[in-house]
Amino acid sequence: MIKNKKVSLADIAMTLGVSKTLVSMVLNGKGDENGISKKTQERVMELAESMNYKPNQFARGLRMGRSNTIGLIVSDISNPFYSRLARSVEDAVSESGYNLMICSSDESEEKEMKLLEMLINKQVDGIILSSTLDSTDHVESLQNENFPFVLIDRIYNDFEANTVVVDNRTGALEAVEFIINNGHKKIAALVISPAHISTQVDRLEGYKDALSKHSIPINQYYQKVVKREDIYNAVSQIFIEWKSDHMMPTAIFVTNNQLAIGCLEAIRDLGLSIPKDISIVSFDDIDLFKLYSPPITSVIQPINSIARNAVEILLDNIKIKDNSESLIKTHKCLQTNIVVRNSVLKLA
Amino acid sequence: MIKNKKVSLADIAMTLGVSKTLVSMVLNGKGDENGISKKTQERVMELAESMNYKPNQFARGLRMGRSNTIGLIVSDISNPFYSRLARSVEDAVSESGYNLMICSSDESEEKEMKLLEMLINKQVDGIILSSTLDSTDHVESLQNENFPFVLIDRIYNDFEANTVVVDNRTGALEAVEFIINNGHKKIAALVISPAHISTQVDRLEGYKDALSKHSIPINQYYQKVVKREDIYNAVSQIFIEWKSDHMMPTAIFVTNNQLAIGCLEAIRDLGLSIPKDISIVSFDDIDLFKLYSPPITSVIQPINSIARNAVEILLDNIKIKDNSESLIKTHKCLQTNIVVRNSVLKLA
DNA sequence: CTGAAAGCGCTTACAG
DNA sequence: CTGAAAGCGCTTACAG
Repeated sequence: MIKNKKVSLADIAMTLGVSKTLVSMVLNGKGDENGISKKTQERVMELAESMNYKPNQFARGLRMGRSNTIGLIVSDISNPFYSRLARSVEDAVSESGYNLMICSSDESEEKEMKLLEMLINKQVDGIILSSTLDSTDHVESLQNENFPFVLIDRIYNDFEANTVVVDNRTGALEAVEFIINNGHKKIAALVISPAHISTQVDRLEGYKDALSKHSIPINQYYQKVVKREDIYNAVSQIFIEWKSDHMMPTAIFVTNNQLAIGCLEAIRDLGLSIPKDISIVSFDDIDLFKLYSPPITSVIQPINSIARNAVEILLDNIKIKDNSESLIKTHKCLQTNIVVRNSVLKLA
Repeated sequence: MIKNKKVSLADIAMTLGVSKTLVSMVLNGKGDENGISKKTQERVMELAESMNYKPNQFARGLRMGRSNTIGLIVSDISNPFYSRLARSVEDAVSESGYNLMICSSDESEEKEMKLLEMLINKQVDGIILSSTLDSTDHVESLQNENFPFVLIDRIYNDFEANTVVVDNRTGALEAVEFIINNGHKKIAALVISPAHISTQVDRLEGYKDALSKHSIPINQYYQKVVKREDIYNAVSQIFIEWKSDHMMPTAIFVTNNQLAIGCLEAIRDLGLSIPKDISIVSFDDIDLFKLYSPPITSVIQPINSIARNAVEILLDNIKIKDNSESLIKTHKCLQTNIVVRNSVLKLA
């Protein structure tokens, strides 16, 4: 079934006594428009099939300047959010006959730049990017080159591009409002570094929105950035600080699943009980939250929808570029949902 | 930084007034061996740099018949075991200047065959495969074509190929022995479908080994295959059956992390308590186990080492093939470790 | 209805 | 020390 015999267009043309041109046309479905007789078309198709002909992708790519491959860059494919996202992207692109190249940037600006170069060098037809960069130089280059790409998950306020995101601010607002509606006033927010990333910024804004809306004073002391390299220890320190200051919040909002995991560990190890001693709600839903004791209330992102939208927009852009029309920009903002479980205490 | 200007060898040769041959040689580090003067070499290098020359991969691939890309097929990249494996593979191949194409087969034989064809068609230089297939036809084809590949995680007893696996049988034996040493006699084993997969077979063997070793009768009734499509319900049914038969085991051994998740849910929803009502140990360690109440004892696989070994063997094979020597076969079997937590009750 | 030819951008004998 | 030329396998004007 898997043959490697390298049969080429020329082989087919030769055996059939026709030209490569004809074979190429037929195999690319351009038989009719070029008026190749049905009979000839059939003969070509059949032989190609029986010889198990597979066009050489390099030759094709070289000639046509396209690879039928798209690139996806995320910070870490082993983060469950991104692995599920990648899976959805994989499914979506493959339905359209594209292949996918998945890369992890590790939140390293240098690595992301390298990856971007590599993908362009590999001549991918487009890129889906969840960027770790603060500056927009790299995406501006892409834009200038008229290279099709869409930004997902993380975007730039001051830069116009194709984007598919979730309404992080509203999602966060709803989450914190849920906490407030349970009677809490001392609510802390933990974000993960690098703090410039739009998801973190927006979720923190949403947190502040909620407090403002309910006339709760916003306190810097309750907003902490946690270094992603050492979440557990950083979070533990924060709790210890709060405790020794006698300023322990009654609830915390965490903006990312890894952060949540670190918090759950730290809270447990400090002998604190959820939600009795401290309430918690997290952004991103993972298996763990459903099964934790108590189950953790969280904000769930429509991962599949993010992926599908991004792919759709990207493929549209690729098509547009092929017709050498100029690229348009599409923005898609999806809503999150809050899954209420048992990690928030109802205060009197 | 990212230029798309498509500068070619010819451009460099032209501006420098030398031949493409020379430029190509220099850029491929063959300047010295072809006796190109240091001076010329420098001029070429500098210009290439300043023009930001990037060789066209299609042209290169077409000419040389290699892509510098390797393929990885796993059942599902969103399964944490595989996403971590993929991440390690990505790191390992990129250190050697290779790119990676990750694909999910979804345990579908048809899909896996398509993926394999696709990767070969894309002319990847080698494949790392965790196969879902029962038959070995597909890997035999690869072998016959002298196509470099290595089987990981899942292998075939009756088929000789490069393999990197974990000692599933011993890992399972140790896990079950741990249960036995805590005084249990009624121990069940749950495996996931498709049950023909070597990991499942071997882990079940290990389970039986442990029972035999301790002279505990092996009972078919305590060995169940769970359909992966509907784990939660299937597991619930099994527990209900055991209960109504008054045959509830005191401990279960589950052979996969997804299965474990389903079990934890089912056990919780049936109002059973771990480890008081039932003890459990799982194969594969995931974040959840560490944080669950109680923390779940599990068998941990050396994921990074699996990845690194597989990549090393694969790249060796690719090199060997390039020198048109015949491929050798390497087998690597890594040991697992058991992480003891609190999910097994000490019986009197 | 069909074919000869050019050309995509490389690398590699071969020749001097 | 260096270059002209062939060829990898395709697609696409162009010609008839």
